[in-house]
Amino acid sequence: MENGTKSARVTIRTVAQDAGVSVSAVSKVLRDAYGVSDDLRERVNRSISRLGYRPSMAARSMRGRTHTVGILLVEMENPFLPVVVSGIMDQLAEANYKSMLAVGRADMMIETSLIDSMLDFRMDGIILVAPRLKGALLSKYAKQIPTVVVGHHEPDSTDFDTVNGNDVEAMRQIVRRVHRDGRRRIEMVSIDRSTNESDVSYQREVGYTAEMTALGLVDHIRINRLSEQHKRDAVAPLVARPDQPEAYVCWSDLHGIDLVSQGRAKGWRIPSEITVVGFDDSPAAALPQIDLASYNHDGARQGAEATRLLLSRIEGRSEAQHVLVDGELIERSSLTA
Amino acid sequence: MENGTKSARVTIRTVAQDAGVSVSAVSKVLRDAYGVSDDLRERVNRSISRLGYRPSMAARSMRGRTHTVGILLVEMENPFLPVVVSGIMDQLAEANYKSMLAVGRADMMIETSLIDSMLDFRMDGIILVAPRLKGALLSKYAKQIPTVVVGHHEPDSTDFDTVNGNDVEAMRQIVRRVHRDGRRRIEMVSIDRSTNESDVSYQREVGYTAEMTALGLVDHIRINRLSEQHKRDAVAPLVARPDQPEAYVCWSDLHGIDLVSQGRAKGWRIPSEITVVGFDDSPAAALPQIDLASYNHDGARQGAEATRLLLSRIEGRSEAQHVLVDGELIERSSLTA
DNA sequence: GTCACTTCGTAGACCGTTATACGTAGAACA
DNA sequence: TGTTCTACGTATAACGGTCTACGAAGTGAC
Repeated sequence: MENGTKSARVTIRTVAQDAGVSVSAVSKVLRDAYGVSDDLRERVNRSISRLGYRPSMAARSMRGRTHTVGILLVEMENPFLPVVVSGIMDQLAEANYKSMLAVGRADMMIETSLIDSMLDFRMDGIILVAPRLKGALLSKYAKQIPTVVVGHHEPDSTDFDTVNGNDVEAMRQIVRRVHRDGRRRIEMVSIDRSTNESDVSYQREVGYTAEMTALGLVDHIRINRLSEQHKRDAVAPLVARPDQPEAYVCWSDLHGIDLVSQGRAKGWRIPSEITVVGFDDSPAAALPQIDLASYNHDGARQGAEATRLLLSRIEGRSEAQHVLVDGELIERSSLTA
Repeated sequence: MENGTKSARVTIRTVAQDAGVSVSAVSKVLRDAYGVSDDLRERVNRSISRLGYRPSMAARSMRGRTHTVGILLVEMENPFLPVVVSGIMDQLAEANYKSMLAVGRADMMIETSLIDSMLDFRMDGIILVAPRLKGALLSKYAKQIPTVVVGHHEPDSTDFDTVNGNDVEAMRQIVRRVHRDGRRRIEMVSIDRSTNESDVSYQREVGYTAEMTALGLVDHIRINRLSEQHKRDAVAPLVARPDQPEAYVCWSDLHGIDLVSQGRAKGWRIPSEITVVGFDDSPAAALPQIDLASYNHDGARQGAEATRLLLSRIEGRSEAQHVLVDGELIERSSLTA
């Protein structure tokens, strides 16, 4: 506006001119590369702050690093995810990295296109949280960009790292705890998608079955797989059943909360006749009227671990690592009188 | 690795060579610019899909558009936000645009750095959802990049567009509805941050005060501004009060839910003695045990409107527009017996 | 058959960085 | 004094696209 020269944008050239040095000199200072005198460095830095210069990511990413990592979330509704994200962001901030988020809306096509998009933007690495994509496809991407996957079990993958809660052990612990109160007819509430081995719900089913078996309750094993659609009504068939078990252990608070909520409304005596345990310890589970016991998986910790792994991978590590994070069962009145 | 030629990456040049045309021709096809024959277009497209070519955003963003817009969310915990985001994403998908999300964690420094980051990545435009930043700073950014702000009232801004619920009118409607049941001692629950005129909570306070005044209830006006920190306990002082009003109208479900929840636990007779109304119609409000009447602000619609505005701004519009989206009061048992 | 006007395709500058290769001056060494 | 190092800066070719000119070919009017 005020000057008749070329453009308004402050580029590396503007800085060079202002400091009376070459463009390469400025670039060297920016990257603190070899061969810069203290005098020159200071002169350039002064110009940079005077002009308020910021290097363009676009130009930069055509050659070097963006210092930004992409985070792909399966969806936004699950309250577990914000916790993971803040764990990631805290850790990234420490390493002076930025993040760029994308939401896959539980759709494989969308996920694919978003990962492509992150490749296009030359992210330095990506963290995929509970992706719907299968292992083969994930491997394909992982070969192109440092990748860490959270909430998705793939312990044999050699191309990317994984971070998960210890789902099998957690569910065994829950079943054991419920059984300690003398309950035997313990049923699980899962989801129809859980035929997929990588899914956390599948792993939780494994834990349930294993512990029921260990306790000699094989005959009572029953897994109710609810539809993922129309979430609020999904538990209706369970609530309507004439015969009820002594306990429901749920793969997620998403169903657990609806179950205690609608169950109580229908007159269930919780916990004296039926106990219910959820998974994820979401905020709504803690409401006095809900008060659903739930397994806290330490999402923040999972996010932090994932970030740690990703950064080390960006620095060159290539052997895959698979981390399981422990959590704890939060007891509430849906379980304890 | 396996070929001795230059690089592995498929670039626009590879495509051009494969299709036997010039680089510019390919570029034209990509941008579907003027002056391309059907024959040429098809030839190029065939090469593109055969080679699996994807244009590099980095290179692209140095001159043209990225076809990506940045979305800045104030935080991730508020359940109103996912709704807005999906409204935005639906609309963007239609226009063949992508989005990149960032979470400001309710911190002005972080917001600033994230917006800078979006500028660095050459987003075509940005949508700021309930930003903490003040008008002057927003204007500064809006001069550099097409900007639409959601959930932040700044009706006089000439630099950016705004989309909001009709907060004043909504709250007047709520107060009117509560008063229709004969209640006079109607108090508002707001937040300590609401001294800021742009904040939705401030606008809701304005609506409350206006309607109370119009109804001749000036003497009963009382606004309880709770701390934003320690959310769950924030309502404790209200719950503990010996004297209770006949109704609480809340700036948000965040406090409304805790209020009915803890109030009921303490023995409040809702709605016979006290009625409570929330704002945002979040999922937890619909739980049977909560059943909090709440104002649904149509977040998806707000997101869609914001996107519409942003796209038209990207296309060159420069006069600011300020949209108010209407909603409706969802009656539930915290209000209606 | 000439002229003006479209339509199609191409050359090549340009965007803002990084990184390699090179030039130069002064110091150290013989 | 000449030679070899070393330290510091600079010139310049990438990077992978976009976009403005511009030239060539085709079309229709007179």
